[in-house]
Amino acid sequence: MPKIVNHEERRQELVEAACRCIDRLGIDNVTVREIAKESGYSSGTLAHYFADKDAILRGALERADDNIRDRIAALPDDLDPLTLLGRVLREALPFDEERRFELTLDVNFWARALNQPALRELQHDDHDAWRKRVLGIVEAAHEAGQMPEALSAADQADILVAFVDGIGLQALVYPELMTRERVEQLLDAQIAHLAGGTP
Amino acid sequence: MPKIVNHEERRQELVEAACRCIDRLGIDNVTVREIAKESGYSSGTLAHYFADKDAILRGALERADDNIRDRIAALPDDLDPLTLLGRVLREALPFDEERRFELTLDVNFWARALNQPALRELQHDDHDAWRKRVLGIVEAAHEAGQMPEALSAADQADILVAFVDGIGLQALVYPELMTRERVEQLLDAQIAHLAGGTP
Amino acid sequence: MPKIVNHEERRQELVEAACRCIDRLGIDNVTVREIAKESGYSSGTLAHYFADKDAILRGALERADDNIRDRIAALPDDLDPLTLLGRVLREALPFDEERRFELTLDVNFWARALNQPALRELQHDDHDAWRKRVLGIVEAAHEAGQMPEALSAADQADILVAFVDGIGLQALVYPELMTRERVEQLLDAQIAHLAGGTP
Amino acid sequence: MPKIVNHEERRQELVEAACRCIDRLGIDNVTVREIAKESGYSSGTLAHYFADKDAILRGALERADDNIRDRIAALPDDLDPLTLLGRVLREALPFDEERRFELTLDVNFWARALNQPALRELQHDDHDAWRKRVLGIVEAAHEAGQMPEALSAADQADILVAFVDGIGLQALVYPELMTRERVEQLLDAQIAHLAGGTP
DNA sequence: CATGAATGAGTGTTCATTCAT
DNA sequence: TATGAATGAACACTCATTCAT
Repeated sequence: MPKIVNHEERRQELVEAACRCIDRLGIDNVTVREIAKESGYSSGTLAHYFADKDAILRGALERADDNIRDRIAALPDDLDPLTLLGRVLREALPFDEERRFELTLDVNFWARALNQPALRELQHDDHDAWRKRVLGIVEAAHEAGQMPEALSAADQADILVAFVDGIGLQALVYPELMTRERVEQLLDAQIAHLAGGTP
Repeated sequence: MPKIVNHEERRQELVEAACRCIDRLGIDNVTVREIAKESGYSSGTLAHYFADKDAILRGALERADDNIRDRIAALPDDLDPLTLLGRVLREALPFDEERRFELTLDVNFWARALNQPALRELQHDDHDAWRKRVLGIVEAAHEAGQMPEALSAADQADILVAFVDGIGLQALVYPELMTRERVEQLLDAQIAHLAGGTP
Repeated sequence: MPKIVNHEERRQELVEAACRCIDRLGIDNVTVREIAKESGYSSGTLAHYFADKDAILRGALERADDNIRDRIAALPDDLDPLTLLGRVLREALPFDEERRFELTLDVNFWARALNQPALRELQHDDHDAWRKRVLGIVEAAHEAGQMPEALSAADQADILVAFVDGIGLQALVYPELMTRERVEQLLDAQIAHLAGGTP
Repeated sequence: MPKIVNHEERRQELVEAACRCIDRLGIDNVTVREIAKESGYSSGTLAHYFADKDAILRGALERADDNIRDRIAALPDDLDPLTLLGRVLREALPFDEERRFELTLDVNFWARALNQPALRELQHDDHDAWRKRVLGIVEAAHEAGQMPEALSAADQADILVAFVDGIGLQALVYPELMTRERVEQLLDAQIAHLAGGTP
C-alpha cells in the first residue's frame, strides 16, 4: 500500500501556500513554481491535486471566503442585535493580520472576477451570503426595536455592507490615512446614525 | 530631419489604447503587443514613449483618475450643496459606459497598488483629492444649514465616500444584483439620512 | 506471502493495453499513465514488468508481429500454392479490424525503427520471416508449374511483398481511396500477371 | 525602417532546419528548441513565422513533398514513356542522400497522418498527384504501344505505385538487405513484366 | 522617429520514473 | 506485489525588451 494521503487535507495545505503567495506577491505575480516552493512540494505535485493553476487560485478564493464565514459563524449568538451587528461587520475589516490577509485576497480577486465568470460566481455567492447575514441581524434589530423604520431593513443592510466594503478597502490600501481607530469611529457612527440615535 | 511629433499627445494616444486593453482583457492579460495593436503603432514605438510596460500602466491609472477629476470639475458650481453632493457622488458610480470604464480601470489597479508603492501613491493622491472635494461640499451644506451637526462634516464625508466606493464596486461586479435604480435609491437614502432624515 | 502471479501472462496483458493505446492515440501520444489506465493497473505496476517505457513499446511491436505470424501459421497447408499465396498475402492487408489494428501498429513503429536499432532488429527479423514464407509458397508454385520462370522465385516474392507493403499502407491511410475491393482486385491482378497472365 | 526580411524565405530556412531535425532525431524526438538550435535562431523567433510546432512540422512535410514533385517536374520530357517511367519511379526511391532524406521525412509522417487529419490531407493530395503522374506516363506508354492491354493503365499505375512505396520503405529501413542494386533490379523486372516482355 | 525582427528568460503543464508504504 | 504520491526535468509557448535598419 502506498503512503496514505488525505487528499482534501493536502489540497488545503497547497491552497494555504497559494494564499500566502497571493498576499506576498500579488495575484498577477503568483507562479505555480512559487506556490510549490512556498508549500514545500515540487511543482509536479500540484498537478495531482489541481487541474491547473486557475483551480488553485479558485481554491484560494474559496478558502478566504470560508475563513470569514467561519469566523462570523463562531460569534456568540446571545448578543443584542445592535452589538452583534458591530461585531459581525468588524469581521470584514482588516483589524488584525488574519483579517488583513483575507481582505487582501479578496481585493486581489475583484479585478479577476470582472473577466472570469467562474470567479465572479464564487464571489457572488459569498457576497450574497454575507449580505443576508447582515440583513438578518438588521431585521432582528428592527424586531427588537433597536432601529427605526425610517429606512427598510434591506436598505439599511445594503448601506452598511457597501460602507464596510468601501471603508475596508481604504483601510487596506491607505492604512496610514484610514487607521483602525478612524474606521471604528466611522463604523460606529454609521451604525448609530442608521439606528436613529446619537451614539 | 526627424519628424516632429507632439510627445505628450502621442503618449496620451498610447495610454488610451492601454486603458481600452485593460478594460477589455483585465490588467493581468494586457500585453505590450496588444496595446501596440490597439493603438495602431508598432510595439517598438511604445519604447520611445515609456520606459517599460509598468510606465504605460501607470499612465493608464493617471489617465483614469484625471478623467474623473475633470468630470467633477466640470459640474456646475451654482447648485445648492445637497444637490451638488448627489451629482458629484454619482460621478464615481458606473451609471454609463464612460464611468463604468473608469471604475473598471480603478478596480484593476487596486490589487496592484497593494504591492506597488508607485501605484499606491497615485491612487492615494487621487483619493485624497476626491475625499476633499466631497468634504468641501458637505461643509458647504453644513454652512447652508442643509445638514445637521449630529455628525461632523468629516465623518459624513468619509462615510459617503466609503459607501460610494463599496456600492460602486458592487454595481460593477454584480450589475444584475445591484442595478442603477437600486444604487441611486440607496445613495439618495444614505444622503437624505445623513442630512437629517427628510429625503 | 507474496501473491503468485504469472509474470509472462501479466506482461502480455499490459502489452495488449499498450497496443490498444498506440492504435487509439498514435505512438507519439502514448503515455505510461494511459497504458496503466487502459490496463486497469496502476502506473507503478508497469515498472515491475518493464524496465522503462521503451521496453513496453518493444513488447507491443513483438506482439503485433507475433499475431501476424500466428495467423499465417494457422492457414491450411493443403491448398494449392497459388491459392495459398493469395490467402497469405491477404493476411497482411487491413481487411478487418484485427488486421487493421496490426498494420496500424506496424506503421507506428516504422519511423521509430529508423532511429532505434533495437526496434529495427525486431522488425527486420519479422520481415525476413514473412518474406521467406512468401518465397516458400512462390517456390512451391514454381514446382507445381503454376508460375512461369520468366522471373526467379526470389524476384517474384520480393515484388509481391513490396507490393503488399505499399498497397496495405495506402489502404490504411486512404481507405476511402483504396477500398478493400480495389486492393483485392489489384492484388489478384498482380498475382495473376506474375503467374503468367491467366487470372 | 527595420531589417527587411523575406518572410517566405525565412520560413523555408526554418523548415529546412526542421527537416534536418526530423531526419536526425525522428519526428517524436524533435523539439522546438532543437529546431531553433539547428536553424541558428532563437526559439522565440520561430513564433514569428509559425503559429505552433505543428505548423512547422506541416511545413516540413510540404517541403519534402515539394522536393519530390520538383525533381519529377525537372525530368526531360522527350524520353519514350517506358524509359521515363523508370526514371520517374526512381525519384521516389532512396538512391542518394537527397532521396533518402525525403523518404525518411515521409515515413516519419505516415503514423502521424493516422491521427492528424490535417497531415493526412497533405499527404493525400500529394499522393494523388504522384499517382496521376505515374498514370499519365503509363497511358502514354499504352498509346505508344509500349505496354500491352492485358491490364488497364490504372491497374498498372496503381500496382507500380504500391510496389515503389513498399520497396522504398524496405530500402530505407533495411538498406543492407534491400540494396540499391537489388531495388533497381526488381523495379526493372516489375516494369518489364507489366510491359509484357522480357526485360 | 518608427519599425518589426530577434532575443531568451519565464510560464503553465506534462510525464517517465522513483520509492516508501 | 502493488500502489499512487512525489519528483523534477523537459516541453511548447508567451512576452517584455532590445536594436539594427
